[in-house]
Amino acid sequence: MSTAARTAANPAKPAGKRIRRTAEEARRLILDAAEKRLAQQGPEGLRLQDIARDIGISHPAILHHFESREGLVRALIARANTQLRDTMLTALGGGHASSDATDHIGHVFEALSDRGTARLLSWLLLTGRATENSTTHNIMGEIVDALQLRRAEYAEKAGKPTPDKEDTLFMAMLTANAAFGEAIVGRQLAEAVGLDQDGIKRFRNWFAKLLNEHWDGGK
Amino acid sequence: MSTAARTAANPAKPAGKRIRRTAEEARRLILDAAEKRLAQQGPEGLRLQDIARDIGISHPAILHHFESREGLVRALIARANTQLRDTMLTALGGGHASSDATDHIGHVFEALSDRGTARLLSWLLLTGRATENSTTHNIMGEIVDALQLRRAEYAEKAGKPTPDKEDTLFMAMLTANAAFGEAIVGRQLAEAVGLDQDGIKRFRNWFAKLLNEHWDGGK
DNA sequence: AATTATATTGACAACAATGTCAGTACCCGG
DNA sequence: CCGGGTACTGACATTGTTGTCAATATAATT
Repeated sequence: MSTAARTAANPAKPAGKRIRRTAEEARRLILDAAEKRLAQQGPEGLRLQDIARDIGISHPAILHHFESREGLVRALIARANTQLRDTMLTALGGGHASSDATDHIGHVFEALSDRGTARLLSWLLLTGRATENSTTHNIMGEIVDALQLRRAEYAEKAGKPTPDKEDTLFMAMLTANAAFGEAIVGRQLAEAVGLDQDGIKRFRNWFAKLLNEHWDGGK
Repeated sequence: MSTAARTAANPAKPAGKRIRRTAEEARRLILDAAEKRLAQQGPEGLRLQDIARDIGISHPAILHHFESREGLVRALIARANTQLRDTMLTALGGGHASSDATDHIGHVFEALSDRGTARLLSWLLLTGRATENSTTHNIMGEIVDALQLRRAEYAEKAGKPTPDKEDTLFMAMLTANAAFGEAIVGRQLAEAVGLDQDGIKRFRNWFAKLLNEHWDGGK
């Protein structure tokens, strides 16, 4: 059977049942699996065969839906981006006009931690795949605008002068940086200094409070 | 010449000069090249052949010095760790007993940005290669201790009560998180909101000031 | 029921990357 | 000048991964 001359003409397998999904459903399944692998195993765990095995399909099926591995990666990025954007904006815009930053901070951190979004995006940035993708522009811009709006409102009510916009921007940047950092090195750091789950919560609250004080008391 | 039967008995190349380094020198060269590639191209740019080509040697030479690719990676990690540790500690311990956090913050950010150390370590964490390596424990612990010491001193001079140690810890964690975050997403974020190099500097100063105020005014 | 469209598959091709090995050139100490 | 140790190399082996292709099964439509 070494050099058997059956290029492509053998019934061989009468074969059995085959699950057939809608294209959309299949894409979702694949993306979910890829996301999970990425979050758990890191960038090098993103192999078509593995993903395929995880959900019980063959790897060419993935190629069929995403053209190439690169296509899959791009789709992954796109989804993560829009998901993140939605989460953030609803978190910020969501009904409650509380001036308390605590909730916001919590939301931001969780949105990034959730499903390893931050890890995914970090990896994207580390591999330099970010230039093409201009969505970031909008996200960050929108968020800062929303924040500044709230802050201005709040300041007016309290009879204070509208705070500098750059100050608001810096608060947002710090939060973003910290959240990203935490998503990556957080666990390690916490473990290194002997912080448990509850300690991490305390840290987040501490940070929120720090921002809160600055929010009100801003020079 | 398709199936030429010359398994390993052909003079073929009289060959020319060959550079011969000391083992130590060679290792350093290789590590530098690897580091550079990692910082520029990200994790996927770490291919033996590429590194070898960069410094004009053959890839088995790398294998010769590091056993395997994994060996190279481990050496890379180890070096980055000790370098980081040294930089941080000298930065903190360095003569000037200034209570001004600005310098410290600057040092931390720069130590992590420098040569892509943060990117390297991030990648290490993303690929989950961190468990084995317990150096982090010491680094973070030492730093927090040093900080707390300074803070206690400073508080005593000012006649204030010694601040809570967890508070100091949280300041350190925030700084570390922010620095890591900035190293990864910083450039992108800054670009997204239209901050130039000078803006980034302003941001760091702003952050340092925030910490400074907290340092003195601690609840 | 027949037809069409396409999601899915197994086998294979092509390529890239690490790792192995025998041999070669350079340095150093006699 | 000679001999031993070892940094280094070219060619090859091996393995793993993406991508291609023809064939097949399944759902929807007519």
